[in-house]
Amino acid sequence: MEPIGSIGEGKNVLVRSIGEAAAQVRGRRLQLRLSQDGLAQRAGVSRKWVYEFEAGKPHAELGHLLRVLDALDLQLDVLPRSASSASAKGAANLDAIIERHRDG
Amino acid sequence: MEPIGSIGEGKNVLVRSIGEAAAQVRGRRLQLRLSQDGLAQRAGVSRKWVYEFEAGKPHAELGHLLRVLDALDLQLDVLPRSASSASAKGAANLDAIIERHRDG
DNA sequence: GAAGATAGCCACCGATCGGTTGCAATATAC
DNA sequence: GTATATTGCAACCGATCGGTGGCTATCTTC
Repeated sequence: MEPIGSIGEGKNVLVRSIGEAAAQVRGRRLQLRLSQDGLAQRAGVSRKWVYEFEAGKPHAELGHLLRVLDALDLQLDVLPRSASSASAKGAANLDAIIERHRDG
Repeated sequence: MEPIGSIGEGKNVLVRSIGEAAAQVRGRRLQLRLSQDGLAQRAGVSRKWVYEFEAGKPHAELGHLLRVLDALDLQLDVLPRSASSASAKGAANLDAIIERHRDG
């Protein structure tokens, strides 16, 4: 019944928006039984940052997020859309489409 | 033998630092034959942001990165560290360690 | 009920982000 | 040679990020 998905099982979780990243951070933090302050100290950011990020503040600095994720033993992946786990047929297709569009 | 990894093949690429994310963005943009300006317009950010991000500016707003990745048909994943493709034994272990630390 | 930990939230304020504008260098095409 | 597209970079400047400190409410524990 998890709305976005729980990290603990080792599944990778798509992050479309900051709110989803925030949910991942909060869920993982609680899972690890860390307080906002504890996480903040681990990550080298302020408690305010953790609180505001989890609260869904629309703007956040990428560097801070990376540090927080690191403190939560999480990592970030960049991958082609519509190529969740298998091959990147979709992305390859898109490339071709765009290229054709540009060339004529 | 790719130092960071090319996106085109459909592989997910770990992003440890902003610089690595920057490399992904730039590589993908060139792959799609987009100019900085074109990408900026697609993503709704300024060309300056694209240029500075690709140049490795240490601070960047997460929301902008998400929009740019979207414009590049890329997505972001959050997943447990040291659990790249298999189960999350490492993360589960960390959980236990932390829990023991806190309880005892 | 007192003490401690946690979380939400506020004001203050320096640092800096990000958009805009402009310009020079380079490459390509005409 | 001229025109166009692209990129790196600078200055200006309003917006806001993020840290610090503090306050309150809640919960647990003794």
